[in-house]
Amino acid sequence: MSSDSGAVLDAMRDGIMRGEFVPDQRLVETDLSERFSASRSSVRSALQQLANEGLVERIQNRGARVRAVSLAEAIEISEVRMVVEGLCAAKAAERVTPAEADELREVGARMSAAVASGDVLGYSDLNRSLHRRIRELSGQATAGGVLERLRAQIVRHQFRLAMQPGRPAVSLNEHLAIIHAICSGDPETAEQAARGHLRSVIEALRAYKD
Amino acid sequence: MSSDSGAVLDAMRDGIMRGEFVPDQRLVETDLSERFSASRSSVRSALQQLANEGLVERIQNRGARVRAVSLAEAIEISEVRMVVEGLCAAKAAERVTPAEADELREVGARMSAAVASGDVLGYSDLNRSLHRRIRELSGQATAGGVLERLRAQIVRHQFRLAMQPGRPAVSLNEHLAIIHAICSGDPETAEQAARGHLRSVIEALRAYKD
DNA sequence: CTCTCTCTGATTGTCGCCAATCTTGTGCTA
DNA sequence: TAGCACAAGATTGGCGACAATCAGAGAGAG
Repeated sequence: MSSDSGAVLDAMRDGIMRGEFVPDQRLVETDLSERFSASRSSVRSALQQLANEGLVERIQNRGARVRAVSLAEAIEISEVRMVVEGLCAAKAAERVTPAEADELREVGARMSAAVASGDVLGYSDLNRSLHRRIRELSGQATAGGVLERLRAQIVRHQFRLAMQPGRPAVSLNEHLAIIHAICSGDPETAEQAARGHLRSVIEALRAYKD
Repeated sequence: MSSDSGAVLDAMRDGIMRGEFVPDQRLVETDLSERFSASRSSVRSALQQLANEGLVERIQNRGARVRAVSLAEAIEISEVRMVVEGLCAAKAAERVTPAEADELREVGARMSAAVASGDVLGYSDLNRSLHRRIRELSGQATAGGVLERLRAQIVRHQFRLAMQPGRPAVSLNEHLAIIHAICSGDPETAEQAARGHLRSVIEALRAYKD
């Protein structure tokens, strides 16, 4: 299935998200085609796709560079996430089955354990899992797509945030509140919990103007 | 400035949104390149962009076709619009200046006049203007981009909806409520008004299962 | 008569080349 | 010394040709 251009696309996206390509770094098509041993058109196609995903910036006849997401933009993005994740949480609360509720509670328990044992990386992974699972449970493909795109743009900021001391403890309670509301089948409360969580993220982002 | 590929892109997007290309219609690259007298790579690039905008669907080695947005998908999209437009309305209420408020009220007056005189097309245009202006006033570029993309996908449904008898009268009041809340500088009410309007749109969409 | 296999026509994916455009460094002039 | 015109290098944009892949028709076996 995976054509070559698809492989180049994935490799480049991964490289950007993992930080191998620094923000504002120029992405010269020839260099990339050599680096990934693919043709320049494949690279070109991948660059266009990445531009649409908001990971790179392209200017006419001037090439592409890794998009640097400013703190202000990260806040904007988080605001949109706030309302869309709120929607997903509400819909998830409406549709959740008992089995799925147990699964969510299980994730919550593991998150608590991770925070208790100071496993920041594990907590970060669980965090991502939880948000993804809620998106899936919501059955809202459109919202899911929007959130996926937005998340990719702010992985760097998210990571920095997760590393801030004391942050996991705060976010854990918010996550548990979301889980509880969804498992209770209460859309209103679930939406408010999700929004509250993202509001807290925004506050934390505003906090560090380093 | 406008390169050829950009021209092809705009022409194709316009063609799809204007209905010259029917939903599910196959879009063969060779045909398109001949029709727009452009090279196949330009067409190819445009197709990729349109796929990212959600207007066409592409399958590996199987070509592109105009994406048919089902009623269910239109409802999903409207749900996302509901929360994001709510965000924009709230932020617009926070930032609006007196001059801009007057401008909004002016649009409201023209909408009332259009409905009173049965000018459905004019009302539809004003509707679009209003939503766009609110997006601009919100200063939320991210939300604006999301909404722009979503709107393009459901122009057809929006148009059908606007044509439904009695619909403009209902939506007019909702629009006036949004305008009033924003001009009052009341974010909470503005968000609720915007959400109420979109909720009404969703209801109307659900109504016709023809 | 139906199922499967193969072959063919149509269409997309990839490649290398050339033209168009931008950036940068250089030299001339006031 | 500052400013401007110009040329050279680097990089992107566009094009045609070739290879890879898929859908469908048709032949053959059961």
